[in-house]
Amino acid sequence: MPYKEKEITKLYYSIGEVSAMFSVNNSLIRFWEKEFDIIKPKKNKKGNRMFTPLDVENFHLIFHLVKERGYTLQGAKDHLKGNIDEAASQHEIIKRLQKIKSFLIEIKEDL
Amino acid sequence: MPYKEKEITKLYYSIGEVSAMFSVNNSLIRFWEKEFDIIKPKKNKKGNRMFTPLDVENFHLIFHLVKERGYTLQGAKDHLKGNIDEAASQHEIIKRLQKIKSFLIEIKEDL
DNA sequence: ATACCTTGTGCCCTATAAAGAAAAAGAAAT
DNA sequence: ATTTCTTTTTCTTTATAGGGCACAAGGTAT
Repeated sequence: MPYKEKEITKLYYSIGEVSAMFSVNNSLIRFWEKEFDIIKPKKNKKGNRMFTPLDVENFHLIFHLVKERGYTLQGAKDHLKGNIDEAASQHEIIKRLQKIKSFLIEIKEDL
Repeated sequence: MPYKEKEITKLYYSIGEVSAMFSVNNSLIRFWEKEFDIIKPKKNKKGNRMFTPLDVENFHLIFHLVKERGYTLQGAKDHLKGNIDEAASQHEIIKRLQKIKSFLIEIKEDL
């Protein structure tokens, strides 16, 4: 599993940088870009793709589904559409953390 | 999708009965039988396949993974082995923990 | 006639890589 | 510094390998 988590500091990545991150061919990235709506890099004047960190993260997600979990591309697409559940549960987590946060603030004020 | 849950009462089903249950071709069943260890029908004296209810259940499981959830055959195999799955879901866990971590950092900065 | 068998072949689509052209970036020499 | 040469990177378009089956041929048993 070639991909190593790296800090994302740059604003934009070239296609070559992204393909190197995941040890895949450039053409795979272009193909997935056509297939998946969530990968939509900007293009500069010349037409070169400029991937934001979010694009990279989204590519990573697809990479995970397809290469590690064994979904077909269609299966991955469906899974991504169905992510309303996950989004919802994330929201739950956020709400709970906000409660924790205000609790901690309360403690702080007591000190 | 085509398969309707039916009561499983018989001891054995012929390949024709099974393929009818799922509205698939006989050849698909024979193919999956070669691919997946968990489908292993007995054969009678003549060589005809005799599917136990368990075989049918297992076929149903594979059918679900491949036709409804969009796994590749290999992906379905891995999923059935179970080991890979846990490793894969680590990815989601890590991501959620990273979110939690950044929230906690946020909280810390507020304090 | 029907339902099944095995073995082999062929096919369609998915998923990816290669090929070819153009531009940019380095490196060397003037 | 600027010209020239070479290598790298990107682009788009085209080709190809393999997955996932279906189907046909030739056969057996009911």
